Amino acid sequence: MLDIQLLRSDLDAVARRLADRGFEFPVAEFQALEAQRKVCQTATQDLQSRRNTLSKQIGVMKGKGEDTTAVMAEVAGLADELKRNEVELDVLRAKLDDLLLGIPNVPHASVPAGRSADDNVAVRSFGTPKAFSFEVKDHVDVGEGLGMLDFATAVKISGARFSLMKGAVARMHRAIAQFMLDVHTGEHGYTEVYVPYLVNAASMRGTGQLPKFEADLFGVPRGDEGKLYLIPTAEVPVTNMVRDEILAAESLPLKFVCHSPCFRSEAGSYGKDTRGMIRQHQFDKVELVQIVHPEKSHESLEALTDHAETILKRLDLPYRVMALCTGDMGFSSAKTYDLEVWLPAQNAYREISSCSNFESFQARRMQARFRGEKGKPEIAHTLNGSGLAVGRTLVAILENYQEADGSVTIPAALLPYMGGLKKIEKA
RNA sequence: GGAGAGGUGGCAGAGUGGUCGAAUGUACCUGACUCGAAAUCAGGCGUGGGCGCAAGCCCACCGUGGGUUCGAAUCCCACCCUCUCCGCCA
Repeated sequence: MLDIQLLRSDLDAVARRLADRGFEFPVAEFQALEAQRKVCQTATQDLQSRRNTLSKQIGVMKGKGEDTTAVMAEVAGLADELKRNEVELDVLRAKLDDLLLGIPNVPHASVPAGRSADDNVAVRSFGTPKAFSFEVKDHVDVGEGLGMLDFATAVKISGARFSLMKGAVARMHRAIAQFMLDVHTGEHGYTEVYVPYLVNAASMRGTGQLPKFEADLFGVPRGDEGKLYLIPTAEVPVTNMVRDEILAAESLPLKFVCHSPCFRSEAGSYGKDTRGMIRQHQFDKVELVQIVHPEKSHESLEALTDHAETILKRLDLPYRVMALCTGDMGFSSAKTYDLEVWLPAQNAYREISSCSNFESFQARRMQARFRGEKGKPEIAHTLNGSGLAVGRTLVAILENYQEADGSVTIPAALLPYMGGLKKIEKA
């Protein structure tokens, strides 16, 4: 959510910057609502003030045993108008709120302008795609060839967009997550957290999934109230840890790492990546989350991105870093780097991590604050990034480490987690 | 799932219809005393919002949402949450 003070004082500039990301700010609608709100709120508060004064007066008079019928009649005369104003104000506030919650974040000045993914800018890259002396198979053929990836059975159990792993591949999937957690907790200073996978609507609103993207979520009904949602990323529960909190300035930055499954309903709707485990309704991810002082958030984004990159480097997987352009960034983000890993079977780089600085956008929605130098609560900044998507990391390893005989060499960094196994071969 | 108790400021804890946004204690901040500290004394100390150049004035908030009333922390209804006991369960 944007700062409404900023919208009041500098609407044109905000609208211009949002236009860069392809969002048309409903300027006239906002100004009309805001003008009505101002009149209505002032009138309502005046009436409330008058009622309060008279009611207090009644109390005092009754204490003295005086006759209060005249004053009571006067205040009773306010009731209708007051009620009407209060109702109208509620309606106006709800409309303004809806409008505000639907407005995306303003891109940071350093974000390249552009309309689509084609305009994203490659910032740097690591490693060079390996030359294979045989025809490379994609991860589906590799995994099924080993007898350790079984999509047919997953379809039987659940449907499309789910996967089933067995044996050494399932173990490597677990090893990948363990490895990532160990690096981030041991070397990058993150605190490991375990969180609920079902969250309430307030949490989804806090990080920006609701109200606009309900269709992308799996909802779990629970009687008439309190519907819960399966998390689409650990970002939601982890960031919401600080919702409605006022943190001590000294406690910042907070750095959390969380391994969790992620559930996305949108993943089935595109008709692309229908093969394999690139795009699934359920996948595992190790997520990095930081809550930081506003002045530090952009340097924190660089650090967080580097933390995610470290994993790819250790696994010796070629990748590149893309600065997303204004038109390709997510709703809540002020600046995003995507990490793209090399997939030889696709002969392309594919997203494996997305690292974003949300600045105050999420924190304002969820009232995540810290007590600043002046002693007043200030809105914190939030960031997160995949460090990394576990399923896609597995895909990248199966493809990049495949051998001519159909086996897969285990990356050196994962060997301590594989119980002595050095190579995955058909059972 | 059943029975009972309870949700008030950072914490503890009063308040059961009227100058209550809330006593008191404690923690914290400032000042005085002190060589310094402790103790003591004085003052300050919630959050969100509106109007205003400002000083400041005003509104809302006592788990959440409704209701009764001129007036609600206080009365009524629903819900949520916490604790204790029983059952069940990993």
